[in-house]
Amino acid sequence: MQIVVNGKTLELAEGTTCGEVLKEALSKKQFKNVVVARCEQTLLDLSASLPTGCSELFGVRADSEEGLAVIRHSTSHLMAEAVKKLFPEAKVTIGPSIKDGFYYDFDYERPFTPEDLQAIEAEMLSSVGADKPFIRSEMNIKELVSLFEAQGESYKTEIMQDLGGENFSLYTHGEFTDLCRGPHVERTGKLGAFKLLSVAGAYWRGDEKKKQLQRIYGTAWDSPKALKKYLDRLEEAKKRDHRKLGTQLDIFSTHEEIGGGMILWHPKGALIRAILEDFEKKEHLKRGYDLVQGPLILKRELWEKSGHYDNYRENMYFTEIDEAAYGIKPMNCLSHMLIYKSKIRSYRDLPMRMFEHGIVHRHEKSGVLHGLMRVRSFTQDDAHLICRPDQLQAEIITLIGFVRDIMKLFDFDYVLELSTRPEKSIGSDEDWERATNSLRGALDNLGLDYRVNEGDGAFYGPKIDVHLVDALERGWQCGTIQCDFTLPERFDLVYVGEDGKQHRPVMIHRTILGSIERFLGILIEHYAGAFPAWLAPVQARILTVTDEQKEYAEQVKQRLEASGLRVEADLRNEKLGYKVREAQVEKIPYMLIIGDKEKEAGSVNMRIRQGEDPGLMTVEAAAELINAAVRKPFLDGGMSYSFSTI
RNA sequence: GCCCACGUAGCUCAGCAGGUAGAGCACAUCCUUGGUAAGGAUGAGGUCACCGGUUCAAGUCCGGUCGUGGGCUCCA
Repeated sequence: MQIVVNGKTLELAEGTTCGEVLKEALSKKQFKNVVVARCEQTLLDLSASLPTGCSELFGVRADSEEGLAVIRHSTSHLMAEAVKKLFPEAKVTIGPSIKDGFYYDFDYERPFTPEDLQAIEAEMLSSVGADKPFIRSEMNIKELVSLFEAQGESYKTEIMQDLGGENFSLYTHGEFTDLCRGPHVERTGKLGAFKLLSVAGAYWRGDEKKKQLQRIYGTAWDSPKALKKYLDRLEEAKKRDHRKLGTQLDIFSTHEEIGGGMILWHPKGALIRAILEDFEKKEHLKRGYDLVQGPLILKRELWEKSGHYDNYRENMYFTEIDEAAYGIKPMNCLSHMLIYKSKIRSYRDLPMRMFEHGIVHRHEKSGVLHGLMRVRSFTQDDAHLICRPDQLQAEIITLIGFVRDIMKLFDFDYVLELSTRPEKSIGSDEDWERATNSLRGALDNLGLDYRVNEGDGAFYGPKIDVHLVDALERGWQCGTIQCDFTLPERFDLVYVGEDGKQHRPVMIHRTILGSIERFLGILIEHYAGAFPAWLAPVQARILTVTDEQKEYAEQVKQRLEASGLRVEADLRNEKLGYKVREAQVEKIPYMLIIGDKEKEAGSVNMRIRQGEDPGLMTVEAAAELINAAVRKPFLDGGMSYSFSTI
């Protein structure tokens, strides 16, 4: 038989293994880097014989995404072997590869300790040293069930039953055998660049009603160098953790006596928020939105009518006023709908776009709270668009463009996800189809990449979510665009059509930043605390060399402020080096140094937070240079913005 | 909510076989007037998260509560 590898055509005997083929076709160096083979979309063990009908074979490199996944999966087997050896009563369940590593869930009587992890790691390394081969075999379900039951491995039976089918593959290395689809590296000696990271509880099958298992997380790479690089990256990410920088830069704090998930914004943090919110309000006004505002608490009957009382009660806080029950809002839509309903609306009034920085309270479970990223009281940049059905798609296209402009301003990487109808949902097929097509059509129309999450929509309609990535490469949902057929129905929203009859409008819930809290958390990490000039709470600080320049420094400060900048003057009796260091640690974008020289020349000496120092210049030149930096991101994004109110 | 770990001065952290607390930075006062990442001296700061228990004695052991962190489930 013939096969093409790397552009070379080889003539082969039947039963040749993939490894043998690749060894023949590739250079020694190339082959050393190969972990498994690939024929079309199928990954194959190197020890597997070449499948019939395979016309072209590829070697999968250890440092490729697919190769790393194989290494990680094999390392999880290695770990399971070590755990079974050290803790024979532990039952194995599943152990997949994940981003940057792998985990394996065990059913064991007690949690593993850090000392256990060390012992497991040592045992794994000894297995690597023994260089045991991974051997694939197949058995039918009956044999397998009795095999695993004899070992007390009850979870494997459940897995096979869920998967369905008659025959399953197994992988054995040394004493350890696991049900597994594969493929794996050839030998344990190919592994070794790994580290066990943490232990955590995890529910069997991700179901909180089922038993909690002990999960061990680890990371694994193709080389010690790559492992070190990853561990260094984790260190770096810790440095820009928004919780750490938030304290360091005096942006926000939390207090045990206030309660979990509640943020106190300090002067600098509150100023950043104000700048951000001001920008957003103006941007919305420019794009045809109306600003509206509603109260924080609304009567309980309203929440009953909307369905929130039935579907969202566990997440809500309630209170009582004059013996009437009130609910603290977890969402802003109700006020907006009542504004719509406050008078008769014509088709000419649509679309109506209502925007509010709405403060909402949600009773999130205590275990999920996380710095600014997950809190119980937060501000949404929330809008509700009410439009005619025929306007839906155009509105969505404009909306996605809006999202794109804003993300560009912050220079953010983001992922768009389209979520479709879930099993538990309401509304007609026709409504769902029209709305889903509008969302999909808008994405396609703009030529954007997106992922589809089948069945992950809200119960009232499909949605597009925007996910941002933080310093630790965790994804966070921020913006969301959700279609809703329920609320217009429940609240009987109507408009008078051209025909003089009443029609039902369509409603879109949407946010762009999502929550101001979360977005700022992500921004702090994104910029490592060094906010761009337009957002920096202090844009420039004047540093005097001695007391002699105090008066002149005050004059310079006034002139810069007159040009619209946020300026501080550090007139303290401290050495210049000390003042520079402080300003640098606070990540102030521009430092203006003033000594006798500058005072006499009527100039300033500019130092910038990173990069080359512009040096000596007139006060006016400094003001213009900083103002240009403030405007630049907007011009780059094709926007304009005036800071008149800040 | 569940599993595990943690909670000592504003911040970062020491402390121990159970015998009533320590450093650096920050802060205050004084000396110093010094050109681009920390000048010096002195001082003030803690009912060791909170509540209860064991003990002659608890920051140190045990239980509970609150909070924080890593995960699970959920989510902006």
